[in-house]
Amino acid sequence: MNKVLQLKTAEIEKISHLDYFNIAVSVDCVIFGYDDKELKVLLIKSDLEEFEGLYSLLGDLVKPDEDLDKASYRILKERTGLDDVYLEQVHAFGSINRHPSGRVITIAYYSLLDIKNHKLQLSHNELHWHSLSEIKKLAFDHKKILDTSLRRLQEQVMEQPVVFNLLPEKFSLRELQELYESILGIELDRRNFRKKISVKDWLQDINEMETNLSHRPGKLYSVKKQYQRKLQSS
Amino acid sequence: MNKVLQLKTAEIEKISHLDYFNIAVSVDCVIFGYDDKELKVLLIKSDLEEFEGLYSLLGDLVKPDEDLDKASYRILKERTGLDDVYLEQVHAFGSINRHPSGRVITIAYYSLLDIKNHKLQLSHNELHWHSLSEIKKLAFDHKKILDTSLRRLQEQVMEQPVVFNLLPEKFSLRELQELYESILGIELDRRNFRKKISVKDWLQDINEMETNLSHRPGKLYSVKKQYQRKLQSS
DNA sequence: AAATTAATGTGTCGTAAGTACATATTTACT
DNA sequence: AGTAAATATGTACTTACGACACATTAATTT
Repeated sequence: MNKVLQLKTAEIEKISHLDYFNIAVSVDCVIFGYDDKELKVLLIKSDLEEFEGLYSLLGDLVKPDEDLDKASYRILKERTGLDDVYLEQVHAFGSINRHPSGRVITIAYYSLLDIKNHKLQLSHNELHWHSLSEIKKLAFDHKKILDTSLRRLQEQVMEQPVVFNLLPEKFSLRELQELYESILGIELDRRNFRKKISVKDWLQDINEMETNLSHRPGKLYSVKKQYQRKLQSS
Repeated sequence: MNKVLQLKTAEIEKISHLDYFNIAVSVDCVIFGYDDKELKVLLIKSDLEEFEGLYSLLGDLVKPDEDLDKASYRILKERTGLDDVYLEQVHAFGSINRHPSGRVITIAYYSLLDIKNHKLQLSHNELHWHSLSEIKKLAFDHKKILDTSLRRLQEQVMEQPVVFNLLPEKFSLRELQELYESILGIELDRRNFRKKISVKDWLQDINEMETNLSHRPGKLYSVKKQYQRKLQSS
């Protein structure tokens, strides 16, 4: 049954337009952002008739001469202009009828970025940030992809220093805690949270304070250099 | 950039044999087995010239009308005759040059099965079980796939009741511990291991003892029904 | 039948991590 | 000067983890 895989390039050419190559491969990016104390995701309005009025994740077909991981970076770059962004593969989705126009298998990646910091030109793009809590239905199987990606993010958040990609360079412990709370969907005890973060030793005290607050300002921190922009290995 | 994805079926037909469909999709199964106190993996001799003398994982191209998950079951079925087997998706591998004959993106699954129990007809198939410790090099990027899958298995083993698929229906705690030790590659303390397993509450005491031993026999257990053959959700 | 062999089965103590919880302190604002 | 609203911090309790030793059981040998 491994036959086809074992053909030489010349032979591959002959069959390449037959059955086995009637599958397209796409990459879909679940781009998480954080703003206004809410976790958001970047969506685009679907212009397929089948999904009229629905939003979808940012995706595109993988080009024949393009690594999977490169494809996800390209999509992010094309959509947001950013190329220094955390990206991680989540899962491959390959149900037969997941795409109405034909057989398309998609590899989902998730990505984290600081909405405030990276001012994207979203307006003329039909691209918008949507609060996770408000998303009920998406085009294709994108709701399932989103759910799977969020679950993955939740699993990683206490183990790996990834969430800092969602925050500005300098942040207070309160901001960090609020971020954790919106990702996990639960409230956390302030003292215990600080203890837990402090043993991880991810943060650098930069000797600065919050400003422009109408109450006591907190200290500002940033991630230690070694944990910045941790990209995937794949 | 989403253009192609948004075409209707008729239009897809027109371009389907052009650029975007020159990617094939395969599934590779990392089939773990356990025998003789060693973790093994089922491999087949590669018959590509490029990989002469090397072994590879069991894989095949995904058919256009076949779900990804179904494809992995089919491969397992075709190769081993088994269809009631634990399978879980691990990762998609998609470097440009990972396959010498053309562009093939592969989705890796891992699978667990009890070697002794399922007597496969391996001989006339060029299929063989290989001890993990002896595998240095495999065809394609299959060593990387194997390593990634093993790491995933190691991560899951203490969290999820999966390893029982590697054991016969009835097993002793010693056997279970030896299995954990070969998966994790470390020695475990007997008393602490038993405590840990006992709080998980995965096991059913079946009131039987080991037999045919030249020393004190241990109690036999089996997995509770609710944890048997936990298949993936996708 | 007694002794030997080779394993099973079990509990405690010390340490580390997790959880619940309250008070003094700092800044801006009035 | 007083008030408001947040920050910063420590302790006592409980739960999980790791190291570690001895009595028991069944089969085999003498």
